[in-house]
Amino acid sequence: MSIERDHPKLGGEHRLSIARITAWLGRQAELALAESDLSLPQYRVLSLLADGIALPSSMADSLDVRRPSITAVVDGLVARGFVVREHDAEDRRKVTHSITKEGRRLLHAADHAVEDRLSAIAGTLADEDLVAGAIDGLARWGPALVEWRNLKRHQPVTS
Amino acid sequence: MSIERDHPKLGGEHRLSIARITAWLGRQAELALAESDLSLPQYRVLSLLADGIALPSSMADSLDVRRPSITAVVDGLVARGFVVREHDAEDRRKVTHSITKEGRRLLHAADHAVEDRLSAIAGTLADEDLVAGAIDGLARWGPALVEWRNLKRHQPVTS
DNA sequence: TATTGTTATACTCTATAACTATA
DNA sequence: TATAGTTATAGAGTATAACAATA
Repeated sequence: MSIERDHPKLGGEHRLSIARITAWLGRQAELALAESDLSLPQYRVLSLLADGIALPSSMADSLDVRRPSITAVVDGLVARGFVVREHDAEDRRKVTHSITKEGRRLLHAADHAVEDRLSAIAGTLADEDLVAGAIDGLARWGPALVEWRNLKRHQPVTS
Repeated sequence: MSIERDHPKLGGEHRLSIARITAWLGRQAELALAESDLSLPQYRVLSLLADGIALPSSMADSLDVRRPSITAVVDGLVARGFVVREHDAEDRRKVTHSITKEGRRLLHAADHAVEDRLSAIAGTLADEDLVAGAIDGLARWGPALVEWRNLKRHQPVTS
């Protein structure tokens, strides 16, 4: 076959688990985002805001982090002008966030950067069918993500 | 259909990009690892060591981080007895690492924790075919990951 | 001189605990 | 009292720059 003398366990017989694949893909996304000077948590937050999830507590639920983490991440985005933070008129304890035009532009750039890197990675596969299969295979997790969040909504995290 | 009045953009018409799916899955892996008191970077390092990649510079290349990050992560693993750090006898500038029995046990526990959480997430899909398709679809990235690292080996990062 | 790895330093993200403001 | 969010604080991971040891 091809050259595979210098990568003993990774090439060939050894099959990578989806756990390790997931861990590694996460880092690759992080690297792609660095091109936009965006961290993975910041990207996640911008994504939520673009989907209309604007309250700190909802965001914390969706991202599975505690509320102070949301405050910290949003602080950075507000400072850079990508997000606006306002008090809710009805219930002044609540805070709502909006993504600015610049934020939306950055988010789109970030989306593309990540997609491009993932495509480049998948593009190393032998043929087009494998590439398409990988991209599609990952996309299949979308509905599961949505459903998982729905389930969690009925048993939210405390604190 | 089903209830989807309270998740405006996420459910139904809106299709999640693989970029956002990847970002979210990474966080889910991180959460699963927390059960083993392991961070995502620590998990990545232990995985490499189990695959026989033991030099800081090789590890940094494989994980796409700078070398000081490897030092920091390994420090924690050494302190907890999961990794042993030694000087190379041939070239004393080099350092080599070995995963201990406890480290290997922890890694396996971590592997299972992540797999279990991913399976639970995929398990929210409508039928068994969709679940299997998601798991398999993610697994398809394994060979791409291996190939990507091979390519990078010939154009490694500086510093 | 070049290479390997570490140290020093700063920034971000995370969590827990305690706090403020509002209900 | 209870809830929403923030502040305070500490620990981990990351990067860059500077350093030590070895080649």
